[in-house]
Amino acid sequence: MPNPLLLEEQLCFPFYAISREITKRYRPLLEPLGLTYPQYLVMLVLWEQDQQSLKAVGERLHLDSGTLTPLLKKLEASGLVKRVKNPADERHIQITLTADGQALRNEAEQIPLALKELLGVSDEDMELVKQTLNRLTIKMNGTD
Amino acid sequence: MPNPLLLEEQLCFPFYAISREITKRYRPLLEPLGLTYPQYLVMLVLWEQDQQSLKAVGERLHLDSGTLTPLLKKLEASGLVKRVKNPADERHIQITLTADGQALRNEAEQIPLALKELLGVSDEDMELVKQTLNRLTIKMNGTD
DNA sequence: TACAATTAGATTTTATACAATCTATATAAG
DNA sequence: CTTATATAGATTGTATAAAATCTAATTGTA
Repeated sequence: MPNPLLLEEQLCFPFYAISREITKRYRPLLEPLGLTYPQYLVMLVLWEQDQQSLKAVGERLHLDSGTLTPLLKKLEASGLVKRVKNPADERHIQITLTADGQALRNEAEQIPLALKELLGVSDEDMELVKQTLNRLTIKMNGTD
Repeated sequence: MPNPLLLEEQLCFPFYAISREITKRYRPLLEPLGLTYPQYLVMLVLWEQDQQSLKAVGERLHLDSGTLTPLLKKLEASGLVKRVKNPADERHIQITLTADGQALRNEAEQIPLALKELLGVSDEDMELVKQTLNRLTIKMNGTD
């Protein structure tokens, strides 16, 4: 058994490094839209389904209110979303897309393809990685 | 072609989510050592090879001085490393392990196994993921 | 030797992450 | 109806990330 503390032996490190690398490559694509990467993820969730509670968005992205509250306020300040209390249960905040937020979707539509080019990863590799990660996610969630 | 903006279609998201999930699972293991996850990575690099410049550590972890300087100062405040200027070239800072820093290695040695248990991922999956990610990293670096 | 260009770190600024705590609201039990 | 409990967000504090800028030190070159 080789030294278990070697950086290259750690499962963790590639995820950490690649995740930051991907975020970095998104930056120039997202900057013209005025979005950061986590903000883009929130918009993806809202473009799929408008009018969701903060909690619902957080569950989708595995982010808590401490992260989402300031992030959503920034999106609100950018005029992309509105935050309104649900009259039925005032503890819930409904996040809604503004007209600008909805319109931004058209510009965003080119991002996935542009990123794929930037990463230079083939469709087969993309598929392999996706499947491997899904498999891992399922395994990991099983031990929650 | 399905909607390219679906969260589940993005290659990026699993990396982002799993990376944070792994960091979260490290936390209870690293807390007894008084380390955060990025601090642990720095220590791994130094345990492999003591006495490195900030730049060398940064290259290994893909982190720049803006991230490493405060992080190393924290490790220095914890008494695990020393930061001394290289007399040969005063622009270089040598990062050196203290006796405490070296001693901590013994306690850290159990971490990788403990994490593997926590993640509940089989050796085969671990190997598959590692290979897939290495493959992806190589491809991605090719387009730098 | 001057002096422009590099280089290594530090600093500043902006933006996450997330644990811990707080607040307001809603719900359930008696 | 009231109190205990639970829940959704907000807030606070600590710790990364990374771009942009700054400073000090070094190096190449005329």
